[in-house]
Amino acid sequence: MLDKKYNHKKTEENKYNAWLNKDYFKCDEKSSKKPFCIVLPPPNVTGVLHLGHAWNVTLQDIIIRYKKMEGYDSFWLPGMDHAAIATEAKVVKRLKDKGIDKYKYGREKFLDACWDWTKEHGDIIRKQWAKLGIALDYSKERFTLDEGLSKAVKKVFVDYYNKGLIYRGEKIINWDPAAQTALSNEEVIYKEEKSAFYHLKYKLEDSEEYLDVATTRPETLFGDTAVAVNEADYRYKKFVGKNVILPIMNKKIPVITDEHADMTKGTGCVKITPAHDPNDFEVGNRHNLERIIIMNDDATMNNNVPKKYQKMTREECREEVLKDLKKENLLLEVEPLTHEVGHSERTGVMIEPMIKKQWFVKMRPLADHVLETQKKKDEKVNFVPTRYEKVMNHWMEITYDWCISRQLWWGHRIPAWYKGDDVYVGMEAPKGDGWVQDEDVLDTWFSSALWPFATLGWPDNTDLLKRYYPNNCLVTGYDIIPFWVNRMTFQGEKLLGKRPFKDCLIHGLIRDKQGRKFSKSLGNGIDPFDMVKLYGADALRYYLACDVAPGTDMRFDEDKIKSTWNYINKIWNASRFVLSNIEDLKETKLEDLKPEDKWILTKFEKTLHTVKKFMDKYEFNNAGAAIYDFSWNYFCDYYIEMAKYSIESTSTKSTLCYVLTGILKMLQPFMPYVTDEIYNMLPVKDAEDIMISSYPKYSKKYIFEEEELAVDDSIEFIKSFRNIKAENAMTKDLKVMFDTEDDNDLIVKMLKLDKNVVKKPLGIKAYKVFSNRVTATIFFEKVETEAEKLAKEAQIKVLEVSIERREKLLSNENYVNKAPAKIVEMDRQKLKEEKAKLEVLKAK
RNA sequence: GGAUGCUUAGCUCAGUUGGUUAGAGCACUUGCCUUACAAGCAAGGGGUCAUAGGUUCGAGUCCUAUAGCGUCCACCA
Repeated sequence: MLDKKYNHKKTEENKYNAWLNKDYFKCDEKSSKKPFCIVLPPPNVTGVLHLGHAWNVTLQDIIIRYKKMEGYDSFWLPGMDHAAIATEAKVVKRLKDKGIDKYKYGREKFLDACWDWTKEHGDIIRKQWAKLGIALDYSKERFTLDEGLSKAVKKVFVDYYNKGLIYRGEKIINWDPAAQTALSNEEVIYKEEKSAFYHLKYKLEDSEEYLDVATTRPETLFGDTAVAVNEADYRYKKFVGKNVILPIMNKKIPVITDEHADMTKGTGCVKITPAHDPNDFEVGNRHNLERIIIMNDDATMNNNVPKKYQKMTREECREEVLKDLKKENLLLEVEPLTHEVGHSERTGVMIEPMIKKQWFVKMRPLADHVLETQKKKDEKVNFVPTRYEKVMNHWMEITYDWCISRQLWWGHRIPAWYKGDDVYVGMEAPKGDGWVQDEDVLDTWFSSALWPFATLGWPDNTDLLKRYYPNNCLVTGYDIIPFWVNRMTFQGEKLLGKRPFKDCLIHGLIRDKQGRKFSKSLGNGIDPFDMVKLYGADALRYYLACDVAPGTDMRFDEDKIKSTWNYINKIWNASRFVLSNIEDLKETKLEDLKPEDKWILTKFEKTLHTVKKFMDKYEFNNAGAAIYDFSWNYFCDYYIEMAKYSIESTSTKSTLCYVLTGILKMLQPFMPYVTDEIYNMLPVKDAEDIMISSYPKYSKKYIFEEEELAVDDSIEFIKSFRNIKAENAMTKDLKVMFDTEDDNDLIVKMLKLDKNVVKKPLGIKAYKVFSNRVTATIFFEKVETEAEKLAKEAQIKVLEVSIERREKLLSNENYVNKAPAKIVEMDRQKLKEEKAKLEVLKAK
């Protein structure tokens, strides 16, 4: 006998290992089943899994488990990401806490420390996956820095280099002075900052006149090599071609015209610092201006600035420069300003645009290819919801060359060797002496962009690759579409000629109940594994999968997990009832089924149909709601109650077992633990365990329209009856008279009526109860109160309004002619019913 | 500046191609220890679907405008 109360700890204990031991999660590469493959977005080995991960993997697990039951060879490939910069930052900090400096430690030992870190966190993450019960094929687990991925990365780099799709160039890039590495545009996040527009006085050479140059970064003036105005700007026409004196430096720089200078912005004159501003860099290129780098790699001022400013930080230098300008009366105005300033996604420090020699991927041809493919119905990546397609397309339209080199140690080392001015790019080091390998590694996203195929063996044409590429589905949050989805797409399409995955299911972010992002500083973080402890993985999973529609953000609400636990407890207890009554289950013929059996079977089939439709569209919220509604409101609240009156009947037992099995199977992808537990107690099973059993198949054989209507009607009657009883606070000694020809067994039983006492007793008042098919009169000894009278009048009023509305509608020729016949007929029917009800109400 | 999404019950959210009187969970009210479940059962209350127009026989759903909130991208001397 099952416990009276569901115990998630007991149920979830030991199951995962049992599944693993039975190899349930392994793909079946040799089978004739249709493959269905998902590669897991590899979590960073930087830390532990959070709620967002739990949500992400739950969605995937539901798909994998559903497809497996549907007869597919489900394959879910796990793995982790070395997360170059993020992990390196963690390891640097760990060493620093031990008093060890990365550079003194040396590359080799540092990498060992990174591998130690990876192993540690990898183990934690695997334990967390296990707690969530997800069906990962660990025999195929990969790492973005393993041997196979390294080979793939090198191959791409070498091939692209040879095709001119990868090049090395000196460009202005986003420099992270804390991590001391270059970053891609995607790794820069803009934050609003309170700052000021400083108006500086750039005096004209040999003149009392001056230009008012507005800047937000006065400390970069040491790198100025020109002042630009717009060609059309009449205000400054006379200054063009002349020189101004750069403050503090007392150096002559030219006044030039350039399209970059916007007459409507600031004063219309802009100082040009080619080495420290992306726009100025372009201006510098157009005018052949000198590039003066004024900062060291840690963003302190270097030897190109006057001695007193050297070694100051950018911030200190700004203060000092302003002070000095003020002294010399060169600071005209300080205009407060709030603007967006770029910061490093990882270290949080302000980005310094710097000129550096870096490696780039030439994006235009790759992106154009994707834009072409996205126009083809059978070749495109299908986003769910479809609106996210625009996010990718837009990125493909505007993206520019991807800076892929990082001045880090943890990552794929760039396969380029230098000897003097010679460059060699290849899979292996070149022969001969004197070649030195590039010190840098690649952006972590360079390797993860190859994830959907490199994990399957690419560049080798393996059986695994042939069978599982393109992947069927990818599940990820909208926040990493630019970083990852887009890059997998252009790489997959370029390197393999096919989209990396057919569908791309996008989910949102999880926020706290107030709608704020989870963050350390707010201290509003939720550990998903605390939720697992409290309510079980099944409850957490169902909640995460069913709370919101695809693609939207979720506000975390523990109460909802609690209520999911209640639902599981409900299923548990319903199962308890069923299991304790079906020990002597016998086969039942279709013709032996009672109306209520046919009714619940019909409801079940219709639910199944709906659920499958939603599952196929990845609308788990709708699928979950449909199962919930059916299992609780139809199966538990009505069928089980009805079954109690015929529990010895063979058809009741069979139906109970059949429907419960169906519910468990529909729930299995959401709640693998509890469904497994109950399934294994069933007297009849079609498989050893529920996760390898087959999904119920929709069958018209079990659709009984007439019985469905009849029992629905009886339920309506029962509800009205109970309503009147409750409203009138009626208790026992209630006498009921049916005005109907046929005795309705179900109603008599469910309402616990005495069929034999139908004679009118001493009652003073009579109430009519009705459904469409049954009318009865309740007699009871109680005077109608004023409130009750009003309630009845209100009810009559509602009916009258509705009847009037419908009559008007039906007399509208436009409506009758244009609306579908089915709808019109429904209105006619409804009108008839309402009129009958009104008559009954008025008569009593 | 460009794009995109949201606004539905006290709270968190559903609402398919327009089609019965707009739903769920939680919360609330009333009555129940009915032998699966009191973390439950039964019966209720609660919404002019952000605002203003428009299309239509019919609009939460389609169109236009407005307001508020959010996100992404770009730019920001």
